[in-house]
Amino acid sequence: MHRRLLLLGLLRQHKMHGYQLNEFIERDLSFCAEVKRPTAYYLLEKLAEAGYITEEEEERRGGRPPRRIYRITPRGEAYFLELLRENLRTYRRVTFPGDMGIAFIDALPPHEARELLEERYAQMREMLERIQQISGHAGAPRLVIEHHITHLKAELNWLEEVLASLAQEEESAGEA
Amino acid sequence: MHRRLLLLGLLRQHKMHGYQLNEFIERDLSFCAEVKRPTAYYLLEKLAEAGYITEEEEERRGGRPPRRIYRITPRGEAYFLELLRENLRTYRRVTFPGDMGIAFIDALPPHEARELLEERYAQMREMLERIQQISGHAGAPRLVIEHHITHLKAELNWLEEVLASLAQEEESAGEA
DNA sequence: TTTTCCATGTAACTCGTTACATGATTTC
DNA sequence: GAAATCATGTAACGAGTTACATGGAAAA
Repeated sequence: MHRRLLLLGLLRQHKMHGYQLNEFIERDLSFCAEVKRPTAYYLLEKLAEAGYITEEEEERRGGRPPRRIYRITPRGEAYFLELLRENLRTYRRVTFPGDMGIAFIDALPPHEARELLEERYAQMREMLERIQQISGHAGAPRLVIEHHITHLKAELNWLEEVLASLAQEEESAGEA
Repeated sequence: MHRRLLLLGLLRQHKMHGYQLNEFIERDLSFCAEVKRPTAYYLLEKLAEAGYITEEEEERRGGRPPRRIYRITPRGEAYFLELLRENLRTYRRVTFPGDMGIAFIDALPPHEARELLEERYAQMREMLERIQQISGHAGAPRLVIEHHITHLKAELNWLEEVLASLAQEEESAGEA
């Protein structure tokens, strides 16, 4: 449902065609939204069938496929608000696939585990920097960026503690 | 892949049948792992086909279906380590469906948005408390619990800021 | 001249979930 | 006597992704 919410929310701001919509999502929202192109086209079709948006063909010069311009309808606006309320109201639990590795971390010698997690750590830092750079960027909603920054900082903190405890294990193993 | 990692990781510790495996996951790991029963059965079948685990039927008194006891094989052990290394090494980005609502929060009057988010906030607190209570619990891996606690606290902090900024908007709207 | 951009769409597939089905045994 | 427990399995569905297909126009 959050993908529909996204599409409706964007169409509420401007009429757009699918390609445009997808470009915007990829360029400006890829850090927080996952909607692949075929999915977007598919959902637009569904939303149009349901009467939440209208589809208007705009002929293009050259043999190009005509653009299909989508606009939100009053019913779509109502639906958008419904989805929005539902989304704001409910907390959806996150699961971290990366936790499975942590759960079985003892299966590896501490120094190897540390090396591997160090790689993960570097990727997380990179991600944090990339997100911090979006900050000025128009289009990307400020609160969401801040959310991701908060989140990533917490993740980094936690991983640092894990790494520290691994380092300690290594030490005490070295003594023995 | 992280589901396979989980199953192999558990079978590495004890031989088990599917029902037992599923019970353990639901009871002790539901806070961090999502594997539904049919999925578990399905994956066990696949892992057995691939030779990573062996299947042994144990007849049961009464008309009950025989238990299928699974044990990890040496190849399975190697595969487990492969998956484990891969899992530890790579950071997988998280997306929050709840961010979509935040992105369009201005579509609602601040007081309504605040009320809705207040509900979300309550659910998050509940979740945090539930996880803090697992802490003593055997079976659930300590680091993963701590991860979730860290995560949830960061989420709560961030939401508190959002709520505060909404409260401010309400105030300045009240003045006008 | 080759690559990239525009703009759509479809088909096949993966992964996972829900819902349904079975059947004896123990517990309330 | 009804309900929960044990223990499996299958079928249908849903959501989303990847990969494939088209075809001219503009840019390199």
